[in-house]
Amino acid sequence: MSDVPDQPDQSDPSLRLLWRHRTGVRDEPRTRRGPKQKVSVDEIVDAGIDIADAEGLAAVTMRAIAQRFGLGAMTLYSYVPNRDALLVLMADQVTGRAELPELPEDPRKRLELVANLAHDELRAHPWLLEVQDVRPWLGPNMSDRYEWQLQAVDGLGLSDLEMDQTVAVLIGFAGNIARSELMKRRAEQVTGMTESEWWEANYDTLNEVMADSHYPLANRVGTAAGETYQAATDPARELDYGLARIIDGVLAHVERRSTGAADELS
Amino acid sequence: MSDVPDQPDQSDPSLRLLWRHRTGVRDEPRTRRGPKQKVSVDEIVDAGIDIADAEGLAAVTMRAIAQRFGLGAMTLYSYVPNRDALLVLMADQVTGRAELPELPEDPRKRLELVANLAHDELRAHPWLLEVQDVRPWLGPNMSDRYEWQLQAVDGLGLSDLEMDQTVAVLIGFAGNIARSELMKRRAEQVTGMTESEWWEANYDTLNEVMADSHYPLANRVGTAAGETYQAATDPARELDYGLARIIDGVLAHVERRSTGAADELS
DNA sequence: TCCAATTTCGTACGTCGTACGAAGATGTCA
DNA sequence: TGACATCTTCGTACGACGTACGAAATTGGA
Repeated sequence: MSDVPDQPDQSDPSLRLLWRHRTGVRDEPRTRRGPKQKVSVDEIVDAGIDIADAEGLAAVTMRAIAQRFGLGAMTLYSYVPNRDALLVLMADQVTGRAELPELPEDPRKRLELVANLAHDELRAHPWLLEVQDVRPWLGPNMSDRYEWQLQAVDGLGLSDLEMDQTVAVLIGFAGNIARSELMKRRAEQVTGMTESEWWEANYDTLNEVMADSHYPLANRVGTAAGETYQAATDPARELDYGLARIIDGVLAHVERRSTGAADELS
Repeated sequence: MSDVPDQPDQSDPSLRLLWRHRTGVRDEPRTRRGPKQKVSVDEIVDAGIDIADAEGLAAVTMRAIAQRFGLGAMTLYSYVPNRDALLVLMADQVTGRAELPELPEDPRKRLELVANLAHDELRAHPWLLEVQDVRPWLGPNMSDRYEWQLQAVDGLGLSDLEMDQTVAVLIGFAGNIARSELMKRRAEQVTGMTESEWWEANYDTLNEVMADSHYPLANRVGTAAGETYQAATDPARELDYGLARIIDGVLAHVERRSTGAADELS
């Protein structure tokens, strides 16, 4: 056969789907022959987002979405190559819903804004945490977001690489907080009790079971947590504390470099 | 009947299973009547860990584990209440395999050790990232781990709550790095190409599709990343950078509080 | 010896993503 | 206008999965 007549197109087919709204995507020849499509990709993606918001990502099944439009399940496959691609479309589409506010002057406020925006979004759409993606950043809305995030860390005195890594730390941290909130909510749903109710219900068992293990620090910390808020953890406070420390560290880093004479580059 | 006639035992049944090896769990009456069990809970859990390490968490099915012992799938349910409980047992068991080294004197080294241990573990057993759990910390080995982590942040001048939150930030960050490494590996497996091969294969498509979108910062940063290492991201460097900033922030916080006169408490 | 307690496990149900191919709808061209 | 190529729709089916159910087999204690 022929070695390489021309490349068999290794390119990812869902890229064009992601960018379908941006001009610059060459208009495909308008010769759609068969029946007109009854819905649009956007409607399908929005329906998926609706379901995910309301019932979680596991409820986003091809059958459930199709049913919303009175379609057969297999019909969706003429809009979207498969479920995973649909989830990526959902992630990018929901990312496009948040408007990206003007960035404040104060560096600390800029970084806080980046983290808080991500956190609020993940609180509103926790299923985003479960959409693990091959190349997550490559949709149009995610690209816009990333550019905006870079703007927030631009001009602080970070190197290009450090800018990216700083954004990653902030977003990752916001995601972790959102994840712990999600798990807490899910635990209450599954067990049918609040966190403190669960501790009460399992108090005796825990004591018995841990009888000859000793956790002095964990006990002290757990007691302090239980007294301060009514639960083992309080994600809202974790957000404030951790975010403050991370930003402290970043700002100290750039300041040290600017004042200090000849520091090594990382 | 039961000693306490009232309460229908709200306590979590898998707690006893988790702590089955610690004495203090009252030995159940040794009157096992039926046929002797052919394997042990530990063997089952270890088999699950083996499979998860080798083929990922999705490959840990009841049928697959049972097959390893020549058992029927349903047999496992006399050892373990359900799959989710098994995953928690796996997580705790694998956590017990790592020995917890002596903590160094230097505060920075202590915090680095905590994060690096978590990171190494998650690299070795990436499926731990997917075991999302109701009450994750309550197994014996996870409790030991948590106590050890608290020791690492004890005596730095943090409040009890801050100790817990600091550990959470460190562990969460290590998890995020491990997650990005995992996604990178998976992407290469799924697409069958390395990251740079993927960029090359999609270069034209990306250019076309992004034709009228402008990402000056993302382009600059992406170029810098591509030149420095051969990929869009380098998790190992992210670990060093982010960890340094977080620790900077934490140490600055305690130092500021000790030197500064009357600061407010968070 | 016989019964109660346990383990084993075959079968089956309802779920999922999706492969396959038929049937129908539509546009293009002779 | 008729014929055909192309596209959408979707019913059916396959092979996974977790696990409910209940029968069969095995053991120890009375």
